[in-house]
Amino acid sequence: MQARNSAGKQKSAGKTKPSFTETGRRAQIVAATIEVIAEIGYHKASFAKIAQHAGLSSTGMISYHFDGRDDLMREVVTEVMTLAEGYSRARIEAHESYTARLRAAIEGNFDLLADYPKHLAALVEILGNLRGGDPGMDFFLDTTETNLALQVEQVRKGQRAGEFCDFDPWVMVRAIRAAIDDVVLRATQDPQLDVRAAGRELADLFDRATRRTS
Amino acid sequence: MQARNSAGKQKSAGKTKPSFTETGRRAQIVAATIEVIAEIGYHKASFAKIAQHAGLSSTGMISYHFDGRDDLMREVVTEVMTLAEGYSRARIEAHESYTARLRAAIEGNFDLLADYPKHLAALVEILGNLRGGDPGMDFFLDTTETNLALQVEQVRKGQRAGEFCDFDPWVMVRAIRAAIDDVVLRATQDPQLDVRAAGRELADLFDRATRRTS
Amino acid sequence: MQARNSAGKQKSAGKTKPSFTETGRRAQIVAATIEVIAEIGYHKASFAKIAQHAGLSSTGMISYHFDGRDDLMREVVTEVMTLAEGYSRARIEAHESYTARLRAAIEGNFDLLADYPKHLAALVEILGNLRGGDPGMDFFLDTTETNLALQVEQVRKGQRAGEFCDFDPWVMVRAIRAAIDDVVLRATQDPQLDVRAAGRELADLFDRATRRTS
Amino acid sequence: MQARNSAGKQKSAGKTKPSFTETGRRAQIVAATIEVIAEIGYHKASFAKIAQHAGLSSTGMISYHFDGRDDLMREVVTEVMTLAEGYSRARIEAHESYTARLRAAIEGNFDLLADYPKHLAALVEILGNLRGGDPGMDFFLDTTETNLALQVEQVRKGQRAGEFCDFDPWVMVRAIRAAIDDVVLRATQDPQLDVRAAGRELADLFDRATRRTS
DNA sequence: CATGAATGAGGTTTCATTCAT
DNA sequence: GATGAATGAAACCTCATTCAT
Repeated sequence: MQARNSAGKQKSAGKTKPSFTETGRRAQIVAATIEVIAEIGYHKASFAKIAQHAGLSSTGMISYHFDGRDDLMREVVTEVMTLAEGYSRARIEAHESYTARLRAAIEGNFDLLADYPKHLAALVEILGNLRGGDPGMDFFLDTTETNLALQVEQVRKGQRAGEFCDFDPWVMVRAIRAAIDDVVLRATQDPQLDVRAAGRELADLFDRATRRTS
Repeated sequence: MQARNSAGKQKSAGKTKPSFTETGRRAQIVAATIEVIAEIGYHKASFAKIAQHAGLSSTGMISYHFDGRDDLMREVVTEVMTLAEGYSRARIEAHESYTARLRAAIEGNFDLLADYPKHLAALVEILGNLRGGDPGMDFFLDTTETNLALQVEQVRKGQRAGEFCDFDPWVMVRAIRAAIDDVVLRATQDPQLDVRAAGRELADLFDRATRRTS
Repeated sequence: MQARNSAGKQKSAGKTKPSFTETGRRAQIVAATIEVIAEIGYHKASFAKIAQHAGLSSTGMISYHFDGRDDLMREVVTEVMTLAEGYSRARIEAHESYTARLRAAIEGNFDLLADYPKHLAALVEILGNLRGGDPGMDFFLDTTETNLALQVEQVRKGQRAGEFCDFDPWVMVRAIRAAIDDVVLRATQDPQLDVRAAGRELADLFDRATRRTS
Repeated sequence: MQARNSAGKQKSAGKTKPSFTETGRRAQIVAATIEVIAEIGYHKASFAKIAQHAGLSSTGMISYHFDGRDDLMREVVTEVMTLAEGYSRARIEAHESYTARLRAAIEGNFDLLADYPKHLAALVEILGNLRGGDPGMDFFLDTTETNLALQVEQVRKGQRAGEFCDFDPWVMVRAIRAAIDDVVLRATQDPQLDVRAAGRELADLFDRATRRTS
């Protein structure tokens, strides 16, 4: 009861700095969770399987460090999103044109996928299994929506700048997201898949789909 | 034994024509399953929830009519695929050009989605939660793969015919599938979504992505 | 509710002579029960398995013809005991000396076993799984006890006649019974077992164990 | 995982020494299982009854400590066999002649039966309800067969040494085993039975049946 | 007579969580 | 901090039985 430094509680309490070992345990559990989810899927990733994969002797350890399954998943999502941020931002901002930025955004996902094959898979699994109404997971639906809205905004700018042709930005952004996620999931089940090649293909595909035909 | 006439067994046995009421109960359970899956997802769709939704007094009734969860899901998939077949084939074959056929194929999905909003959602949920290694569900992975292969073949013909530009047909077909499925899942959670409009947008999107630029 | 002609009820009612087809059905079910019990054991012989083995479409048929599981088992026991009676009595009464009668009694079991391999197995399974306290099965415990008592009486006569040496007749009779039953059960699982040879061996064994040493 | 230290797993893992309390609970459950089986038989000994008898609040506790019903039964068999070993070996090796050894072997069973009336009953119930084909229980069939083979070997030596007369050792050993088991089962249902007396009777019986007549 | 759908109890197992040590 | 035993709910499945047709 005492140590329960869930992500949320840390933010609200603020002053109880987590000890080193606790941070280590949390990270260890998060890492194991990512691997288990990537391998057997979100719903079958029980505490028992995660504890086993992490080399923990009991599931109680997980309940001790996380305030329930949702809290653990929140941490996983946060971890992967932070990681993804590092792959996207620099790549995107290195370009001026919106077409180049779109390509960079797409290919950034596949760079991440190549380096951390299981992280994106876990993220896609978790977000893909969300349903509205799970209290405690609403945060993620909002986060996801916000992310998409940012991309929509960029696309709109590209359209106003005359680089992109006329289309519904929401449909386009979601189609891109869905196509990427599909490759992510397939990659975890078929290790031989050439993700970089698939990334280039998708970048080309959506380049043609968005480019203004003079 | 008794009602245990699973789809497979019916085919192999052949002569035991299912009674009207039995067919009725099975259909009723399948219908309830589709609705429950569409509402709360594949993994949370327990026999208890399905029985409740179907107005049955016990989960034993489902076990009585179906040879386990996999058998029930097989029936759902078969039902929806048969339904989908009716929406696709005629629309596609009504056109000559491959570009028109691609558009028809995409929009056929959305016609089906508009008429039976939950059927496609259930299908996508089930197939999206499959993992290789589930014995008894391998059939569906094969079916899905076969379906995609057929579409890949059509795309290849379009390329050879000079209607489509040069791209990896597998990546394209999967991107189309993923984009459609994404709309399907969103539609079940947001009833206000204009699925026909989304369908036209996607058809336009992939038309631009595939069309040969003169 | 109407036809329910269980064995017990027939005796008490008396006047409703069972129709030919009903007798046939009952016999068919009893035969199937014997085979199923011999193959998979008393407790695993569910109505479902019996109905399947009998070619019946539902377990309801069994409940219709028999007043529950106990009633069915009663019929099986009665059937096999009647059959066994025919193998024993004549063989035993063909001899004068008690040593010869004992041998005949033992070998009679193996003649029956050779002719109807599954009947004795079913009997042994049922009786071997009885526990005092099952109401409705007490009859069998009594029957079994009575049978043993009869054999005990014969043995006592043999002792008084000076053919048998001095031993506890109950222990002897039960040991004989147990040894025979053991072969019966083994025979159902090992079809290659030479039951006649085993029978002769047991007859010799208990001949030496009972014979008066001059 | 967690307590799941089944007998087999302990041996293979080796290094995870079970905690005292865990060993205690396992032993407690095994003890309760022995008593329940002795009272109501192998097949009716459900987890619910065992948990109730052990003072546990749920059947989940048993699944927590044992890897399924088979694992629990394995532990019971192992426990009783180990116990039986202690009663047999010393008694047998205290004698030189094979006739004396045979008597000691038989009477050792009844000493054990007198001290632990339910242990042997549970063992006989479990082994007597085995069928070939239960995967996971094959080990016991092998063990049983091996035990019998050892006894057969001793009997053969006695025959070669001229102490025993000529008979099929397998039939003899099985008859002895069956006769003992019969008393064991009867003893659990009739507490007034004088097991030592029955043991002496059986020892005498098989002494006469095996002894060489000068 | 026969059918087979329906029922409700009971079986084992897995799950996330709590708590004493 | 860490452990792992304990808990109770919920999952799927099978059983014997009943009953409308």
